[in-house]
Amino acid sequence: MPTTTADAPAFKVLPEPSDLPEPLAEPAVDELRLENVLGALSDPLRLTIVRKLLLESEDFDHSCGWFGLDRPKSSLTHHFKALREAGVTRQRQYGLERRSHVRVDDLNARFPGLLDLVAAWTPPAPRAPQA
Amino acid sequence: MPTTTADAPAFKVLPEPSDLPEPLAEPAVDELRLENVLGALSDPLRLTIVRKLLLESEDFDHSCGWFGLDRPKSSLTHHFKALREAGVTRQRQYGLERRSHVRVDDLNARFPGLLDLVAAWTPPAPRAPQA
DNA sequence: CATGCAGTACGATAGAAGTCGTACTACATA
DNA sequence: TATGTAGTACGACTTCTATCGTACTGCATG
Repeated sequence: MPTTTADAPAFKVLPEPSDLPEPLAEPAVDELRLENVLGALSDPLRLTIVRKLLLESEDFDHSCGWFGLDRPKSSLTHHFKALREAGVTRQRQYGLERRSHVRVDDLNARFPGLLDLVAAWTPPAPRAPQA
Repeated sequence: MPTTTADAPAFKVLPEPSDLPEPLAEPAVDELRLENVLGALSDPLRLTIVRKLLLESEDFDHSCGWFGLDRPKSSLTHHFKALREAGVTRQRQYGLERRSHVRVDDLNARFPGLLDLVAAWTPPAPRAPQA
């Protein structure tokens, strides 16, 4: 049984220099529930968000705008909150922006392999190519 | 990239002796969608069903009654159908009974590691221990 | 043929979740 | 202070999902 990240795949793990803003309310590692995490990831838009964070993020967190999602702001708030409350992402307030990153260490510790599936995911065919 | 079961963990894989009843309608392997599978597994009752099939099933399929779930029959039909339509389980009609098993090979091929997470899942605390 | 059995189909209901407009807060800066 | 910006809060609406009662099908068997 793996203990923490020894066998985990190599997603970027963000450093936490201790002078960061406090994270917003989120479940602790031992409060993560598989059913909640899977529920949060069962939505294509949220899968897109997490996958993009895993594959394209730099060594810092990203604000909502970075994702380039074509949805009203209030919809995005809804989905980012769902991800954070399920424990998939962590959010911090940086002045105006609320930035997110994936809780890679925590998720690999509790659900090893899960993030690999998300990274390997491909979005559904965008739409029926018109008639 | 693994082709089929080479690196997959050792859940029981049911033999298919070719004189079995036809499976009920289900998505093909290449139609399996991560978001649908995760959605099907984001429910504690369905997680219970799949986990029990993974850990306790014999070399044959199991009818609904085998699970010992304390829910009305029509609720069980609903959940078994959800699992089958997401591609998590396969169901066959054996005379009176409709028996299920997990599509271990298919799921390991498409989403390696996912079933390990289900097998390692523990159900939520049953209920607030009385007042 | 009557009964029992395994399970489905249908339909009603209730709650959860997604979508989004509008109004709002908080900060930066000209 | 006025404007722009990033995002939240609230509320309305709609869609989806879970739950479950009732009625039904199909088979076995006395």
